[in-house]
Amino acid sequence: MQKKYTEPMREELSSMAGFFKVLADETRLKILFALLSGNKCVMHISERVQMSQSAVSHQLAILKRANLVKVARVGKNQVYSISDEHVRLVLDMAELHVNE
Amino acid sequence: MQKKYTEPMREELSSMAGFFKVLADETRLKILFALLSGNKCVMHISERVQMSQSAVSHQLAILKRANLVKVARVGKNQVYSISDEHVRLVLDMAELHVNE
DNA sequence: TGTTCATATGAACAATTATTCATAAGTGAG
DNA sequence: CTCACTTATGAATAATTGTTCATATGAACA
Repeated sequence: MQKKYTEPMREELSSMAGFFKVLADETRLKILFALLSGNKCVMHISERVQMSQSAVSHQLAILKRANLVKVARVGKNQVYSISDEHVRLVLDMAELHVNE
Repeated sequence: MQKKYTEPMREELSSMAGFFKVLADETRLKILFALLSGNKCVMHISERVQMSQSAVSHQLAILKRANLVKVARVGKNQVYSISDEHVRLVLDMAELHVNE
């Protein structure tokens, strides 16, 4: 039972490339892994990944636009979290791949 | 039974980002989908994805370095093919993701 | 060997993008 | 309202990268 591979439409290809682009950055991966071990505010993430608050905020905006993370305000803080289980799957798979 | 998420080492993170970087380009995705429907030589791929021979060759080199495709000479032609089933899985997953 | 076909490669250019710096915006406490 | 704290944002810069053009490499065959 062989799956038939129909070519994705141009727009779908563009979305797929965009999806991978978001994951193709070390800082964003670090942020995602940090969030996999629990929800965190920006400052907390910033310390964890050892990057400036501004850099982290910029990257969080990108992750949010891509629906990989979501955010909720708690008091003064914006608490970020992984948006769904899908993200875990993709990262697991990539981790497997790079370890042969 | 919750999986524990240990943070990947710096080198592993770099590999993961690299892996996603390779997939983060429309031309390379087109090439991969073209190859999913059968092995092809460079010229053939070039027609299929509507890009110059040179551009395709450059991108094939990148895909090969990343072990996403492999190549075998057949007469005058270099015939490229998807290197393993893993690639299909990743593309399937990304396609699912972008279609919500 | 010389010619042709198929592919690879190097340099150059344009476009994209991650980080930094400075500063704005929003919230809660007093 | 004002201050302190947290986060977001815009501009600028540096670095990365995809394509094109020109050319090199390499195989097959007369």
